[in-house]
Order: sequence, then C-alpha cells, then structure tokens
Amino acid sequence: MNKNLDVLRKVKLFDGIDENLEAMLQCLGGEEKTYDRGEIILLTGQPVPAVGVVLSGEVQVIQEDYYGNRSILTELSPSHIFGEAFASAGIKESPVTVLAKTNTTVMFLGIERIINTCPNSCIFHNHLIENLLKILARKNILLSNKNQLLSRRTIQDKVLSYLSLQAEKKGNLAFEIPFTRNELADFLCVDRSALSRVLSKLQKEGTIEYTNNHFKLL
Amino acid sequence: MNKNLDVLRKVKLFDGIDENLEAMLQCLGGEEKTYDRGEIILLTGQPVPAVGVVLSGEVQVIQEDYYGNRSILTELSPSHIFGEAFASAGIKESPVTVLAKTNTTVMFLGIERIINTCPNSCIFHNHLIENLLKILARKNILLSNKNQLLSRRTIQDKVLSYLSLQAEKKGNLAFEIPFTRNELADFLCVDRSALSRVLSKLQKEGTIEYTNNHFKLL
DNA sequence: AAACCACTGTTGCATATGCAACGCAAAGGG
DNA sequence: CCCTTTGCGTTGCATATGCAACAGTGGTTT
Repeated sequence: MNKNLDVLRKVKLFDGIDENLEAMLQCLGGEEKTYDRGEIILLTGQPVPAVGVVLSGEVQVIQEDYYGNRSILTELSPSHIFGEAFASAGIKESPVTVLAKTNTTVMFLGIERIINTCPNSCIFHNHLIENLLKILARKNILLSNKNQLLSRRTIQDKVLSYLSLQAEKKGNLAFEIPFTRNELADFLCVDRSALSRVLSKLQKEGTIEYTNNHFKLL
Repeated sequence: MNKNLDVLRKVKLFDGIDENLEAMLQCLGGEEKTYDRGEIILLTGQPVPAVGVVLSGEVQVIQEDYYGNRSILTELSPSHIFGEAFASAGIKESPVTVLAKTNTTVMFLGIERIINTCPNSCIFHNHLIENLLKILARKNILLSNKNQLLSRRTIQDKVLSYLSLQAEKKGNLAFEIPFTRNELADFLCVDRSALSRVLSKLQKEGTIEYTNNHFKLL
C-alpha cells in the first residue's frame, strides 16, 4: 500500500489532497485489480462506470475501426488515468479497448462516487471534482491544438503551426522541442523523411533555423 | 427577459434545471452584455474568468498563429457557450479571439460561481457542475474522434474512417451523412474535388455505394 | 578497434493531392 | 421563361508526399 501511495500522490486527479489522500481513497472505495501482460482491461463496447488509475506497469489505449485498422491512442505509465472522459460523459459503450502492455495493477474509482459529494460532505470532494474538471478542460485544449495542426493540408503548414505554437508557449522565438524527428513526424502524422525534407527547405529559405531539437523562428 | 429564458432553457449547461432556472441565474449572478457586429468579445491574451452564453446573434471563435494565419474554430448560435474549457482549465491568457459576427448579446457566468457550491448550497449546483463535466467530456470525445480522422494520411483513409465511424454510430452499414460534399471536405480538411475523386474511385472499386448524402459500406 | 545501433538527412520514384477550370443538373427568383 | 446560384463530378497539371533505400554521425557494446 505504501508503494501505491507514492504513485497515487502523483495522480493529477488527487492534486492538492496530499495529506488526506488515504481518507479520501477510503471514501471513494476504489477497487484494485491486477492484469497480466496482454490481458484486456476494458473491451470496446463495455460500459465505463469508473476511472482507471495505473498503479504499476504500462497500459495501451487502442481503437479499431470497421476495417480492423488498429491505432494506438495513448500509452500510459503509472499515476496516469484513463476512461475519465467516457465515464464523465456517461457513454454507455466504450469506443476504445484498454490493454495491459506489461503486467499491471490498476485502481478503479467509480465515477458516481467521484461526482456525487458524499453524504458526510467531506471537504475534499469539491477539490476532487475541480481537479477532474481541470483535467478534462486541459485535455480539451490539447486536443484542440493538435486538431488545428492536423487541419493544415501540407507538412510545411503543419510544421510552422507547431513551431509557432511552441514559440508562443515559451514566449520566445528560440526554443527546444520535446521530440526527436521520428516522434515529431508521428505527432504531426506525416512521414519522417518528408518532414526532414520540408525542414531542410525551410532552413534554406531562411524561414527557420535549427540544430537537433533547438529551433528558432525568423 | 422572457425571450432570454427561452434561449437559456436550451443551454446544455442548464439541462435538467428547467423549473428553477431563474433562481439559479440569480444565484450565479450572470452579466449580460451587448456587442455590435464586428466587435471583439474576447481578445487573445485576455483572461477568461467566465463562460459565455450566446443569447442572440452569431459569434465566431478564431485563432491566429505567429504568421497571422487566421482560422475559424467555430461559429456559435444562440444557446451555445464558449470559453468553458479555458475558464475551467484556469488558463490565464485566452489563446483565441471571440468576435461578434452580427449584433449579439452574451451572458457571462463567472466560473468561480459555477464551480464553488454556493454558501446556501442549493441543490442545483451539483447538477450544474455535472453538466459542465459532461459537456467537457463529450467535447473531448468529439475532438478525439476528429483527431483520429485527421491522423490518417490519405483522403481515402480519412473518408473510410469517417464513414465507418458514422456506420458504427448508426449501427447500420447504410446511413445518411449530415454534410454536403463541400462541408465534408471542410470537415476532413481536404480539397473538395480531390474528395469527389476519391469517392468516385471507392465506388468504382466496389468499396462503398452512395448517392447524394446516403452512403453504404460494402 | 570493430561492430552494432539510433537518429537524421538525402534522393529517386510512383502516387496522391491541391488548384483551377469546365460541364451538368437541380432549385429558385426575377 | 431565362438567369443565377448551388452542389457535384471530372480533368489537366504542377507540386507535395509516402515509401524505400542509402549515407553519415555519434554513441555504445563487444
């Protein structure tokens, strides 16, 4: 349990509830489950009555379409959560499958227990709900930003959009990006070599300067 | 005020609070403001301490990047809201600009008043927060879905992803789409004629069938 | 030192896409 | 009835992109 507490303290959903974490967990009545590598944690079509917290191991969230194309939406490490959007939205059937990439333990927190302030109206419940709101809102903004990048039709536009977003975030025209080329290409959903080609071109044209992951807008 | 009540009843944030709407509005202390056509309602960089509810007129949410590329994120009609994500996330500076496309009236609801249950702890506050959660969660899912479409590299993949999502949603391989070709092209962020070309090809190949906005997966 | 490996850039080539222009059909307005 | 508008498909063409293959570099292992 002690080991779990260390992980739980880092869960954003519990931000600012540090001292009374254990009390709150009892109040929420979370269930802990273990899964073997490759085991399915949540299957497409199943209900999502709870938020999942990864306590140990690695978890993959994947989605399949009608033609069987499987795409990995995210990979989660300990202290990250999944299912919060589906649970909060009251979706009846999960559109995604969650599976254990390694042996994992997950804690499930019933969304009802999270949303409805408990009868003894403990002070932390409001904090918890506020955290959930903030998590959803932040994810919203991240998704919107990514959406805007992906809306661009050419790689050049995607790159420039991404770089100017980063510059804006850092408040500086020179900045580092947290991606390798490969990762950046994945993030922008384009081919790596094509990305390299465009970056070279932009540098030759004098639009940007870069070495490794340090970039500068001109 | 009566005219506004009709609009306010349709606001999803107030879902299920119909009878006591007026009481709740007083409790929330919303401010009403009017704007002329073209006037700026919220400027990039300003704080977003409140959720905006469009009472009349049309509102545009736009975003500009470093190079001045202006893109319209959404257009809102009466009873729709804006700023909920930024306000909920506690973002200090709005990354978007909101402007009045026509003469408009907007009601602002301070996010603090929404999140923090009032001293007299009225019953509807929890309902309100739950609605806000649901709105953010739903938007999250919509954005994720769109993201997945836009992640595909070719128009063909985007189209098939979109169509199979629709089929799944309707639970039927034959269905209608809510878009004209132009709108679908905009939604998928591709060229209209290129989209037409791909649709024709898919039909010739026998992958799909369609006439107008009625589609069928084969 | 030699042999790997991860990361990045480059390039040739087939294909996909954007763009502009045109034709056609249906709907609506004068 | 004619004219305009709108929606949709088609096509030619220049360009962008994915894909595969190769090269160079720096770091790590054997």
